[in-house]
Amino acid sequence: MRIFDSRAKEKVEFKPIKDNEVRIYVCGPTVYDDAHLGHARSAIAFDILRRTLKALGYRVLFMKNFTDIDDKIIKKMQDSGKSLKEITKYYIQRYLEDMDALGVQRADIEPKATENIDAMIAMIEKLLEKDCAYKIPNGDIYFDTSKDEKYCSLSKKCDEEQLSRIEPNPHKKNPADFALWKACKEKDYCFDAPFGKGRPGWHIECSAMINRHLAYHDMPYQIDIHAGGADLFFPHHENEAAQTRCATSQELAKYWMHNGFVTISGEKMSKSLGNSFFIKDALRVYDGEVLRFYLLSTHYRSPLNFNEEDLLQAKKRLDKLYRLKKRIYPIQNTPKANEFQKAILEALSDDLNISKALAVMDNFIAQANENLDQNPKDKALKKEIASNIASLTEIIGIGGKDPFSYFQQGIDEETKQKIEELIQRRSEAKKAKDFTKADAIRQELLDMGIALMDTPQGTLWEKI
RNA sequence: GGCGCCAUAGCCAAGUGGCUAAGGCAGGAGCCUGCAAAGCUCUGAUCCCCGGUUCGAAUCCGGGUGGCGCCUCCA
Repeated sequence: MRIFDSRAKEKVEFKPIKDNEVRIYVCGPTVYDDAHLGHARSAIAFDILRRTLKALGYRVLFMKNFTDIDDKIIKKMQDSGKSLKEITKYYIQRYLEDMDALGVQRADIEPKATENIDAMIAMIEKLLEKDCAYKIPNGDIYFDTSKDEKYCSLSKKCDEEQLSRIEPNPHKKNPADFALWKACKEKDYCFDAPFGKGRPGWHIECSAMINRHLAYHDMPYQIDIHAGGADLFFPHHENEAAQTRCATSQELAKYWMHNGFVTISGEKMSKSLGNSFFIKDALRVYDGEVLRFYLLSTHYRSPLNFNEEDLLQAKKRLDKLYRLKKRIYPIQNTPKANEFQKAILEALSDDLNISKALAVMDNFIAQANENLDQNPKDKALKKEIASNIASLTEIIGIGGKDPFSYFQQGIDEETKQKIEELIQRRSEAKKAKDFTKADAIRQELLDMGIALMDTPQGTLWEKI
């Protein structure tokens, strides 16, 4: 496995810290609003990383956090009159629903910031003790970046001119210093701590939770891979790395991975630009797996410009997989470590080269269709095809649904019955060689958005 | 202003020093079909521009042009 390490800025050979085990931490969402397509893309990208590593034989421990205490949540709390817990519980639930719909596997560990305040306090105390942090007059506690010799070794983005753009604070010792703890203010949401009532800054949670739930404590690195959106590279990840280094004398992660953005009309999707596209809204129109497939079909580090036409193109490609699955119905099988799986894994082993993997898939589909044309009743062949589809489901998370319902998404029972009836009538007309009538019925269905296909298995239909 | 990324056929998208530049969508031709659909086969680009390095570059270097991102909450 080769991955692009953001710190090295190049592809490097992946070697786990210990044996065959891989520990991965992905920065999860701040739960003050519904998740948008950017969250979806990040989640899917690292879901495939996880699945690939598993398929390659690694034991993977995967952790993704929920930031459930933060300025924006507090603002929402103040504006809505709801409790912090009510708000965060609601959005965590909705996030998980979205991820399920997108076929993103649940993390092994899903810690919440508010349930790990003690770990953060312990780490801050350690930093104070080591003189890597200091308190300013209003009670805030800052991390002293000058105490970390390796500050900026991750992002390499910290020359003085850049740091001069950071909002000046006369109490900070260095421009890049950042808040570990924010002293309690009026109408705030606070926790008790030995160094004063307050709440954690944003960066400390990841370091503290990794240290508690996921880290090796007897190795130079705490975890294997730390991943997240490209916007987190600096300052978030730089700061996390610095804290952990100072508090534990270990490096936080051996490898760092960052995914590219989803853009809309070429611009980054973000709340402040008002161009976010919520996953929930997309799911009202498109099947979750279609959305997943679309978002995963561009390499994870490239920007992906969201576009409905491209999404529909992607759907047509996925349709072909499900049509093949229809042809072998109802035969199923489990994944096999055959040439096909090997080729998929080989593609993904090159920094998740999904395009190459999908090209392997397309070739397989074409070959399988041809073989089925020649040997429509070959059960061993069908078993083999089923096994390959199962590999795709396991590694890429596609093709796992029932192929008939995949093509009938969003059609209610009543309509289904009507369709079946019309198909029946058309069959009778065909039998009577009344092709005019048969074609009229087919046209009627087409006007309803239903395409028919006469196959050896009978007349099948798909929603267009 | 600093740092960084990107530019490949109508569209999406791999490839990053060397046989005929993957794959998908759309288009065209054919096979199949009562006709279709689906499926299968065939079919398209010298890689933003200029200069350089090299026996050889889409691929490396320099300079342009265009687009984007980070440096502020952000996947």
